[in-house]
Amino acid sequence: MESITTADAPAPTRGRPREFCPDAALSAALGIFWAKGYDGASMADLTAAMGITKPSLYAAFGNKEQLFHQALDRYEAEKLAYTREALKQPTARAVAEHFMRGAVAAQTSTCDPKGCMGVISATACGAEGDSIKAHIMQRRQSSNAALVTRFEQARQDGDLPQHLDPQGLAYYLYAILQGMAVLATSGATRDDLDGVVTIALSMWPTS
Amino acid sequence: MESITTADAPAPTRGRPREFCPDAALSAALGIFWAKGYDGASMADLTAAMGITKPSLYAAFGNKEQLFHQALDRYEAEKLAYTREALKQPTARAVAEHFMRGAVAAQTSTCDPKGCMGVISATACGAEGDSIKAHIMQRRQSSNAALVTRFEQARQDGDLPQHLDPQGLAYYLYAILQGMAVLATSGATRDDLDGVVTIALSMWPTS
DNA sequence: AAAATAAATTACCGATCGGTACACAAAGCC
DNA sequence: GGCTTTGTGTACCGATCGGTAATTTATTTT
Repeated sequence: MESITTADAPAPTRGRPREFCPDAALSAALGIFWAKGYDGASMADLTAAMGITKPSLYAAFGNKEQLFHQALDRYEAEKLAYTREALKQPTARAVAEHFMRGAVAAQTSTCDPKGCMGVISATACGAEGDSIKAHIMQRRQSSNAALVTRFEQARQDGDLPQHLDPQGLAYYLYAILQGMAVLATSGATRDDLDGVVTIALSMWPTS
Repeated sequence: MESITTADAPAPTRGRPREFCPDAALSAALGIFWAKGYDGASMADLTAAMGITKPSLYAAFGNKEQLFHQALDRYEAEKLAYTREALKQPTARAVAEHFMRGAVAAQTSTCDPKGCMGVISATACGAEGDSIKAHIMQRRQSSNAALVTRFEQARQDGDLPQHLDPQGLAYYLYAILQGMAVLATSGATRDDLDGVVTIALSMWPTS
């Protein structure tokens, strides 16, 4: 089984060289999947945005589903970088604020599709979507686990009330993040979401 | 232009009578759209669940898009009845609690698809989805406006802090509701969402 | 120069999509 | 009994879906 990922290929400079940049093509595919979801993105949409033909796409990325997973990996690596930064913040409140501010910025950026690709893809995948849902749920769970761990530490630090359930708080924060993503997808402005963040922070529990 | 809705037809008892119950068929269609979204629901899925053939469907409901709008109307009338009840609660806190408890019950019911049909449909509609998005956004805005009005009255009642922005609070509550819907769609249990509600209520502002 | 390798292009595959033409069946009106 | 009206079933429409076979083009290796 050949590996197909974009970041291998030591330098097999034999045969005709490809005429497109796989990195740029993958970014273009990410934009389509992000905007339209897995099912909503047709091969015609993808090839048009990537500037390549179908056989080139299949040779470089496997098939539509594998291309999607690679695009999702890139999305998480690039567009969700703020979540890893957020976990390093000194207080639970700062963690939550970094999460929410980062989410608002990512979801309402003027040079990217609105909303969260994970939310769009998890809610909008049909028959073969099991593999995609599994991917997103796994990603969500690992991210959630990290957040729970961070809140548990915060409680030990006296940074959160003892009676507060870290798991519940993590779910609560996640609900706000995903909810803002839904609102962003259906037309909410950046100011609207900033208002949500302000309110949520004003209610954030004090130690 | 003939009206096609299910609730007209005074009694045109001429011609062959139809052999299916439009109400039951519409409920079956609602179940499919709710579970799979607009694009994800194929005509084959719909006719199989409704127990009728395509020509019968087109004669009774117009086309796929019109069928969807009728299903969405029924969804709002039946499954979102708790929202109208919630607005009548005596305090802002009770309003929010009723909203959230009702949403959790509706989104994790064992005899209905998981999640919120509005969220699933708004995030998962492709090309012709503009009409659908418009329908959902309009519904959301009117519902949001009612909630803002209710919170403004609550603030006048001394039921909410004066400094709190009713519009922001409404968006905040909406974000939690839609976020829980996303979580429910991708596997969260009823207990998980109850935890979110508990936390959110524990933070709810006191006058 | 010839062979080998790999990408690009074109044209096509079967399956499924939403939607419909057409013939037939069941009822009321005359 | 027709005749009209309306719903049902079958079989089909063009378009699009994801995916591929076959050929040509470009480059490295011998």
